[in-house]
Amino acid sequence: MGRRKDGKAKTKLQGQALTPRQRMVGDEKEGSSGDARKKSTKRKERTKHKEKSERAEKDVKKAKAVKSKSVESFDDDVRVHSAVLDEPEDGNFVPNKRGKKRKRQEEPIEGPSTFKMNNLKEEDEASSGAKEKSRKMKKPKEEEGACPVTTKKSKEEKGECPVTTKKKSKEEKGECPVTTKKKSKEEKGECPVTTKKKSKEEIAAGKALKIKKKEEEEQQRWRWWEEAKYEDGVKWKFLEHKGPHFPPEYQPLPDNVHFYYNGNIVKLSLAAEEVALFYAQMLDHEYTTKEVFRNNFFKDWRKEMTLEERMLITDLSKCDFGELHAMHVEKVEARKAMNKEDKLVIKEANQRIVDEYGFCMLDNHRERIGNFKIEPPGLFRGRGEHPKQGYLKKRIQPEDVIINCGKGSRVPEPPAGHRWKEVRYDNTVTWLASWTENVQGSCKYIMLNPSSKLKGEKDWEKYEVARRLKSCVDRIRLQYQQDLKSKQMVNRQRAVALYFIDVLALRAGNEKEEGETADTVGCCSLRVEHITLYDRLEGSDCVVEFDFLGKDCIRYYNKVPVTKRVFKNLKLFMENKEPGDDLFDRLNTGLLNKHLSSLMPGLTAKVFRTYNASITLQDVLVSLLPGPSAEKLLSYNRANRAVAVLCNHQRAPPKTFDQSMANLQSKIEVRREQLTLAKSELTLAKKEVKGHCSDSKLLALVERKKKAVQRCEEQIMKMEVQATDREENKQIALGTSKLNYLDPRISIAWCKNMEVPLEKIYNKSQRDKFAWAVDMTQTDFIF
DNA sequence: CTACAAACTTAGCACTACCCGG
DNA sequence: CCGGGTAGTGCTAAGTTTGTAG
Repeated sequence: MGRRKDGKAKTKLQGQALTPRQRMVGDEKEGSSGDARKKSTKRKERTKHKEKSERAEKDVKKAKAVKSKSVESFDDDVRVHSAVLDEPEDGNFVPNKRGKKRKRQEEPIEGPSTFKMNNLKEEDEASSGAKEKSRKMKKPKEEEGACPVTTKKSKEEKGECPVTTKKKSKEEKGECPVTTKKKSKEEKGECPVTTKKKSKEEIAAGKALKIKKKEEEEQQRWRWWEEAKYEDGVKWKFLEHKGPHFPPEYQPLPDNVHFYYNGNIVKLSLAAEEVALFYAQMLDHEYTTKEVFRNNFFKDWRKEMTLEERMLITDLSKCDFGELHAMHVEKVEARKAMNKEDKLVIKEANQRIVDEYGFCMLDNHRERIGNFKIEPPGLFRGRGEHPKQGYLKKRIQPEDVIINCGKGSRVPEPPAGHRWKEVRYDNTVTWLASWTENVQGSCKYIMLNPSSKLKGEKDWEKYEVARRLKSCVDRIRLQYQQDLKSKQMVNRQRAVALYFIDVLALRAGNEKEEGETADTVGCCSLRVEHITLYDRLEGSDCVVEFDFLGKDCIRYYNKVPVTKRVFKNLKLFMENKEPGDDLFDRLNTGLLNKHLSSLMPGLTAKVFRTYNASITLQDVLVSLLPGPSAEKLLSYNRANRAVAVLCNHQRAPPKTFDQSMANLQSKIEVRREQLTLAKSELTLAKKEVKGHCSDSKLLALVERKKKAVQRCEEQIMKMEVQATDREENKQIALGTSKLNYLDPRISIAWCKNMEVPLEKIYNKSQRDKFAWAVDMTQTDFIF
């Protein structure tokens, strides 16, 4: 099963039908027919290619201004011509099929001479020059003033952390010292039912309790970042947990709910009935209108049927799930309409499950588990045009589950009457349980919550690697600029790919097995059909237009001016290729990452995203500096948004978006009318005053009218700002970058410097996740 | 090596809990 | 007090990278 991605005969990108969301629904129009898509069979109509250029380019504003990185400065002398850069080995340079990579010749050199903004990092890198394998990052700790520490197990006593000033942080993070009145607002989290009637004492007591709780929590917190790290691959020394929580068994339909086939009631077997219900529950969803989904569902459903059922039920369109669907809807309604007590009962029951299964003991500390529940069965919901959508995701039994825990810990009990597939004691991995999922055959894991040490440490390390990149990024950019002129095709392709990854923050782009997943690409897997070159476009030279579906079938659309050298290389790469051919036919992510790690230990393609995201945040925050307090947050959000745009983090506009936007507009309209009214009243009043000289009453009236006008204007202004803000955010998701790409220390330091309470930026779970950063970050932190 | 599998991060969507203005 | 609207959270799919077998 070659997982090659190969010549993709299919051409997806279609014309203007794009929804604003631009989630391209690949039009299935015949395109995919060819399974014979060896790169060799490239006879695709290249017209598609053409089509693309006509595409309306409304979309995403994506300013994405090409960052003015140093790289731009080179300009070429590209003498190129194909002839020159033939690969020695296979003489011709015509794009060969997914080139088997060849020896990537050595390169690293790079004198120590280069130096960058941050030369203090230099040493770091010099030492790394010795390409020692250890990609592990040693200890970020000393690197920036954070705690060098090494107190081995001294968890509880935060008291003596070597780093000065540390204790301060405690109350700082606890609650916002700055705003006093705001307080209750922020922490709705733990706000108990405050019947405003309560006496002052009670309120005060409640507050005190809250504070105490917080302090306690802080006290409990495992300050793992102050501890020494374990030796190489060891992730933990002790691990004990209760195993995963299983979803409830299937409850058969009540007797009064029927499934009909061809108009007749059919009593289904339990297994078939369960699957039928999965489908019935999705009837309101767009999925069930898709051919692929329906077919896949039907195929898998029939597998669950008894022989007779299978004989009888041969046509999905003759199935009537109406009553099942109605029952489901009713249940949902009922749940919504439940009274407070019942809801509370349910809530408590859930809480008990969390208490029992939601935590584990890891090296003497109680840690939250992320997903302690086994995924319930259902129909597979792949994103985009997923070829497997609708397949049955089977119910997982204990017999499918592997448990991982500490030697000498209490091994979790399997549910009564069951056994685990296996129990192992592997402390070089971080998962507590795993199973193989049947639709794609991949592993699923139960792992810890982001606030845990295991996740936090990794996260911290990630940002430290990105910071190391900062210190040698200039050198690396220089390097790939040079490589653009390389004699070897591979190197040129690698250089261009790297340029994209660096400048546009594209993902690496692994190859994918065809037919197994939706047709999406990243940098290395770009195909000719995904870009269009313009010698001149909209006032810029050498513009590349990108249009492809990336992760999660999110469309990436961007027009970017590139350097001449890159442009010429692209032309070269595209020569004699069909739209469905790989743009970088000699390159893959393995090759690319291998090269990167030789440039800097630990460097991989995705580090560029982290680095560019974080550095962008930092830069934008600086550039947006001051402003009144209310606007600080706005600035932060803008900076955050800039990153989200860079990383192409999109979201579907909320379903209610248009509606609520309209509401807002009409509100504005109302205000406008009020404003005109108020204005005319004002002029009227003024006239009166003129008539009767100075009547104090009239003067007061005028004043009042003035105020009214002013108020209206202010409110209109405010709403309009809100409207544009919302509009701008319509398709942009800020959360992903905040959670995964932005070094929290940048934000925390900013908060401290700006005197903005951290709560304004991070909610509770985010503060927990970034506890390490909250604790160690000083105002002078620089990424 | 290459191909595949395992392990772990990153991703958007659905739902729900809660807030706020009318 | 109600309902619209949104932030928070859970869920799990979809990526990347590393590890390993052949």
